[in-house]
Amino acid sequence: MSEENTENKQADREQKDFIRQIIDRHNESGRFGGRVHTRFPPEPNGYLHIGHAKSIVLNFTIAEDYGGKTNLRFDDTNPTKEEQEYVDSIIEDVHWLGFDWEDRLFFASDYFERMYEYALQLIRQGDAYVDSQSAEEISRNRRGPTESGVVSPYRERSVEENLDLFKRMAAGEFADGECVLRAKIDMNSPNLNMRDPVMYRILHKSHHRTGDTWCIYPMYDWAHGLEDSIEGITHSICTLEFENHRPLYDWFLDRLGAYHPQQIEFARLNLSYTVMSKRLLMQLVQENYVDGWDDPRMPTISGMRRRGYTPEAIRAFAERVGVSKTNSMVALALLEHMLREDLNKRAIRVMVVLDPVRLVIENYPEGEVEWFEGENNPEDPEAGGRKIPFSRELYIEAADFMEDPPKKFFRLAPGREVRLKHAYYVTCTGVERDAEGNITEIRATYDPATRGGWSEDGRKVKGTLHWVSAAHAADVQVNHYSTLFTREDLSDLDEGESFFDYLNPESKTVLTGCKAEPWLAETAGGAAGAEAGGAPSTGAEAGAAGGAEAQAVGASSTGAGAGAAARRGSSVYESDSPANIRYQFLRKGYYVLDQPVRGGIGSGRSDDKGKRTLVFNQTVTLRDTWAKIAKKQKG
RNA sequence: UGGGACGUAGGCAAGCGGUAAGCCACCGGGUUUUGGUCCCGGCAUGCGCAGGUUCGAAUCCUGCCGUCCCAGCCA
Repeated sequence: MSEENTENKQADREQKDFIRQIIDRHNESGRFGGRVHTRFPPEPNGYLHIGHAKSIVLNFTIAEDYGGKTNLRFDDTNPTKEEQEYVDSIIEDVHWLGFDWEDRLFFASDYFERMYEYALQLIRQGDAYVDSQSAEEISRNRRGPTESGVVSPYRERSVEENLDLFKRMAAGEFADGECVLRAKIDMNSPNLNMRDPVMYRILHKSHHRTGDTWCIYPMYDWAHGLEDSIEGITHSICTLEFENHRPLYDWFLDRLGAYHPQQIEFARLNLSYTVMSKRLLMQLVQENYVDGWDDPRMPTISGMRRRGYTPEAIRAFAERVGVSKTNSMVALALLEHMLREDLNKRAIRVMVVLDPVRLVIENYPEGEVEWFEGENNPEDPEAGGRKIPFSRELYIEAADFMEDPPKKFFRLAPGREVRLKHAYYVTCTGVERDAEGNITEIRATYDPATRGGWSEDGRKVKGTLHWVSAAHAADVQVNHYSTLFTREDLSDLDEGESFFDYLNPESKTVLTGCKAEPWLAETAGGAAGAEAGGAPSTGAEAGAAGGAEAQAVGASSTGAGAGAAARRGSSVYESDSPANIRYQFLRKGYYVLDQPVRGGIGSGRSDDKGKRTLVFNQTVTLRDTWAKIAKKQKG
């Protein structure tokens, strides 16, 4: 390690989060012999979301920082809620985020036998008993915060009777709810969790891994510390609501005389305009408010992946928000900032006209086509370039033209000159209208001396527009998204209000008939075709749009530029697929080819002639200063 | 009215008795063939409130106030 690095480490020391400071203290005292071993312990009862990502990043990076290890462990102690589908998705998501647990994939259910033995030990020690009260009685007798609890009439059963009863519970001699195993702690504790918590309940339900081997299942408080202990975890990091459970965590391990990790609690992530509760996300999916767990509007890892988020952006975000014990809500804007920061470096720039209007260059020869070179990424010269066809009839963005422009609008308007990116300066000469007076096309002339998009006479233009040659354009579908909810803070709803009162009816907008430069259809179409497996070759599409010439040139430049870019664009954590290329639609935003879990990449939607249309998802918009100015001018 | 925790800028968050880091947002300006990126500057006489200790307090003490969590055979 260089001296500079050492100094940086020293400097960083001051900035460490409170968890790392605790670990430092442990390392100084030698409590865990300098060892650091964390775990990420999801319950497989739903898909992972951005809040889990914070925890995943925390646990794995802490281990990395200290040269330790992290286990992936499924806390599958409740067969009524857990399913294999969720374990599969969780494994995929943690991997996608870029973390590796090597051979340390564990399941709480693998420890059921040992937990059972430990329970026997507690019973023998007189620290646990079988309670035959009903669930309702147990709950009632626990009483509330202001009064002490009432002890169970079964609390003083003999060790022998408890042993017998518990074994018969496990043997299936009782029906669900007939009795439970409880820890004998303190019915007068001000901490309700210590009032003889339930350790085992009877559940005659098949488990996704252990099948029908067990009909008693351990409760969280009993199981979790044992799982950590068995795996030799040093720091068991969890969220704030478990703070009240720590005395229990400690009590069990102390009574058992078992290896004892340190539980540490931190504040979970809350994000503005979104909701993180599994219950609600589940409801959104099941009641079809969204198109599944991987709907690009969902805060799930799979949804964000489909939306075009990169693992790097999510990880950078998780590290940037910090770790503390303060309940807080992070601005969505910060997530989007980290996203743009990453995407700006890697996205391939292409021109796509989302809301097209025809632009006719009156003095440009009919039938002539010029091919301009476009850089794929100004942030990365190695990304190469591509050829873009230019002709007499183009499409430009409808919003880039105004007949009666306000102040500070420096795009196209009658008599105004602007630059067409990579091509020429053009001056607007007028518009054509239909019978209703709607503009059907914009007319302009170009200056042949500005070839390439700049002028030797030093003349400046204020606006630069993106465009697509009409004859070469490929039709694509583009999905725009905004927040699922219209309310910033969903945690402070008033009595009688529901999350659904704040569902955003405009969270998804489908744009059809968008016009893309042929190169995009060529590369993305190829990716979609390849990934979809057996889908019709996209060559036909490109050919239909741009003709043989476009196809040939597009293909050759693909080999040079896009291939290399694609390799960089896909992170080391992703498959090296061209379908993972992130695009920047110039002046608009970042986009990615739609890749639903089911249905094939690019969605492969067909029109009535059976031609496939590529579908892109908007990941995030570019910062739009003009929109801000325009808004200010209006109001 | 019990217990556990937390209050530093609009949002996060450092700070650990020596005179308020950083990031986002926002506001100015510069560069620019993306109104993007990038660069420069501004943004807490103040740390929930009130007392106290001290030469000196966001940091220590006392008392208030506010917010969150806990009464599942969920995790």
